[in-house]
Amino acid sequence: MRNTSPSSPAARQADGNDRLWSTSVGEDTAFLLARANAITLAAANAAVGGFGLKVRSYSVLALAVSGERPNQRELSEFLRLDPSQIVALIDELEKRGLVRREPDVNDRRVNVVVATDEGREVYAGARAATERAEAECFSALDDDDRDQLKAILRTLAAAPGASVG
Amino acid sequence: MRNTSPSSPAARQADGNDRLWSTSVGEDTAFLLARANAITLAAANAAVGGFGLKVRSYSVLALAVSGERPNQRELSEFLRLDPSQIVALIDELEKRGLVRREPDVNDRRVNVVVATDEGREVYAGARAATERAEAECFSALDDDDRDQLKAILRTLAAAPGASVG
DNA sequence: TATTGTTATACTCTATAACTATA
DNA sequence: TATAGTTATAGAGTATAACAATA
Repeated sequence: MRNTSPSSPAARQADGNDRLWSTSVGEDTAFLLARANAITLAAANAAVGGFGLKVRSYSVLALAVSGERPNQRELSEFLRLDPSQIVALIDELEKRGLVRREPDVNDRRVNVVVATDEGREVYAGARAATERAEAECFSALDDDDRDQLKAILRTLAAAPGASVG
Repeated sequence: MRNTSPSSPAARQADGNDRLWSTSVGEDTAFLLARANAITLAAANAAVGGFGLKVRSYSVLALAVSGERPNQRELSEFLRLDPSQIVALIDELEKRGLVRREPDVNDRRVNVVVATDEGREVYAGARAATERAEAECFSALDDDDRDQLKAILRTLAAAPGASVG
């Protein structure tokens, strides 16, 4: 069934450093999480790079495309990025004509971020690319493991914390 | 038993953005991984910060303490950091007297990194702090889930990829 | 000719505070 | 007085290339 062994051979042979994998660092869940994240992040950045995006700008675009009409404050909280960073990301996307700021009708301080037609097109391509990249990253896992991972991460991700990047 | 539902209520209530959690971004495993990583990384940095360390310098110290006598090239590969960054990390630890560079007897190009007595002491304290922090980060998970997560991450972390940190 | 460690540098990312306009 | 968005800036982190010593 599922691999519950914490030291399956495959897990120690990414590089020639089996010796170091046997240390306390190699047993540390936070270290493994960081490493897995670095790998998937690099793959995702490479995937959306072909569309002139990075993971962060892609995330903003995806939320703009969603139709939920998020404002900048909501984007900041959801992506755990400082409001000033959200400004820069939207500036860039807006300059490329992928999203638009729309003033909120009820509160003139608020900007709602929506996708343009071109933004939707670019997003569709980028989304397909990230899905291919993700499928590759997670190809070592069976469907059951992927569902498990997602469920566990959802629990963890719900905690208060820091930025995504 | 285990929570396999991908949209348990708890997972959507870290902030007030339930609306955005329902989008494709909120369903993306890589996004959840990044978020979980950001949270544990921030907690770990806070934990070792009291010892004048960051996660990266802590990792180098831990490997120096291990007794495996890693050289700089091995540290670079294992931590997936550029050799020049390893230099800076070791410089800092060496200046504080926590580690020592020892020339390899067989190859005079090579430096092996070993911990000093003080390095071992600092490490012991920092390790205890990170373990407390990790326990807190993962407190939402039962033992079974933690083992599962570790096993799955080990499989993922074995893939070729990018940096940690 | 290749490898280890080092230096230098430019670039990106991140964190912070101050400012404006609205409420 | 508080909030949404913006600007500016300094610091940390990252990536790259060139270099000396050694193999």
